[in-house]
Amino acid sequence: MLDLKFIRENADLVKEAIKNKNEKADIDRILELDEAKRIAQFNFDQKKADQNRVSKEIGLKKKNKEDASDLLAQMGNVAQEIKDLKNILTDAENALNEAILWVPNMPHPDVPVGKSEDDNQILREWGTKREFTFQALDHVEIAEKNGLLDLERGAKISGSGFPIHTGMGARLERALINFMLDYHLIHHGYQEIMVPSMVNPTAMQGTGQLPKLKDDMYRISEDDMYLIPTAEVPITNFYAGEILKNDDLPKKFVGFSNCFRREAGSYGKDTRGLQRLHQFNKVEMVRFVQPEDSWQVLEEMVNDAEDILKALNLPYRVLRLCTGDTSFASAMTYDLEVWAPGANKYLEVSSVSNFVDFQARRASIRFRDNEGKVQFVHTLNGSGLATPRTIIAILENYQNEDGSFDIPEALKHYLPKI
RNA sequence: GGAGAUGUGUCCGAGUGGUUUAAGGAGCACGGUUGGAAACCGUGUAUAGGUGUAAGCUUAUCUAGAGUUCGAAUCUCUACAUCUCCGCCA
Repeated sequence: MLDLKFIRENADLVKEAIKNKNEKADIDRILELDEAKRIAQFNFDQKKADQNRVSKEIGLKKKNKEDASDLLAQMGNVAQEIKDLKNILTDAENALNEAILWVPNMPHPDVPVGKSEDDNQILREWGTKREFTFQALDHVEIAEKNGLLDLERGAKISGSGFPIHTGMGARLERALINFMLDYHLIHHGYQEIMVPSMVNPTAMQGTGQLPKLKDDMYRISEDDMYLIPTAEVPITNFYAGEILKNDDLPKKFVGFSNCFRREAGSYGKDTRGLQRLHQFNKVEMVRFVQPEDSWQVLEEMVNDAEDILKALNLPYRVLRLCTGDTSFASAMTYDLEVWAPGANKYLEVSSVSNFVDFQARRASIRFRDNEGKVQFVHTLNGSGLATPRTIIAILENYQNEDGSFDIPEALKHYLPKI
């Protein structure tokens, strides 16, 4: 979330950011709630200070065996008054806290203003798109010929969007996950972490999924828990509510998890094969850094994600998302899109974002700097990578005329001959 | 799932209703001492809100929430977490 003081002093800037991000938060209402809360706070504080003072006197008199009945009588209604003022204050706080949770992060000035994905900036492209001497198949056809997927039985057991990987398909999925994790550990110096797939509402609020994305997530109502849409949630919340030492930073974690998304509102879009799923696998990088380092680290993380595609020799491009496409909590996001010749389009396989102090404020992740001052950390995360579309790209780019496909050199070690 | 115990600051730990404004210790930081260090001595050592140019004043927070009371770390209730035992189980 944003600093209330910042909102107070820069209301117009914040309003513009909300508009550019296609969000709807009402800043004027927040300013009113803020004002009301401060008045309520003042009233409560004053009455409570009175009470504390007189109570102390009563204590003193009783200790000295003096009569305190006049003071006690004087305090007759104060307790009830304080209770009422406290209720007013609590209501004001709750209203303000609830409202501010809907305010998105400010986009960085370098983020292009734009409405939709059409306004995203293409920054660079890597690799050469393969020229096919035959009709390139799409991944569903290749998977079918090689027995890699059983989407029908997945739909039977769970529903559409819950794929079953069979035989070499399952091995390839597992190999890819291990390859990506190892690559980040060995070449990029991350620390591996394995986290729960279900989290409580506080964690979801900490990273910014709640309240806005409530309908996009699977909720276990009996236990009031959510299935994670990304490992970002449990990993970033690892330090929630803590004050880290300066020496603890920076932290770099990489973890694999299942990801669960209801994809509400996108039914019928990109439904073929593995393009858009309710459950998929993803390797996620998360960093906790000092504020002055976060923009450089963002570039580093994009490179970390790119290295995976380079190692797999898959053509891709890098986009900087425009304001309208940049997510609620992010200040700047780069997307990596891999080339899928069978589908004849680019597919998003990674999203790398700098949240600056937005998540750190929500989740209260702070550190004590060199001067002993407590500051919010900056958090960043990026996919490194999501497996389904990477699998699509591998199958389509490495396919042969007879319908078989080759294994990328980098994965061979992970797929011993059986 | 059942029974019991426990939850205090960075850590250990005292605190069963009122100068607790959380003792004491350790750690850490700074200063003194020293050729340098250890030991020793001194000082400091939470977070958030309100107010103020500032010093300061003030409010909240002893796992969380609710209650009793003029007054709660302390009493009551609920939730959560940890530990022990029993049951079940990969």
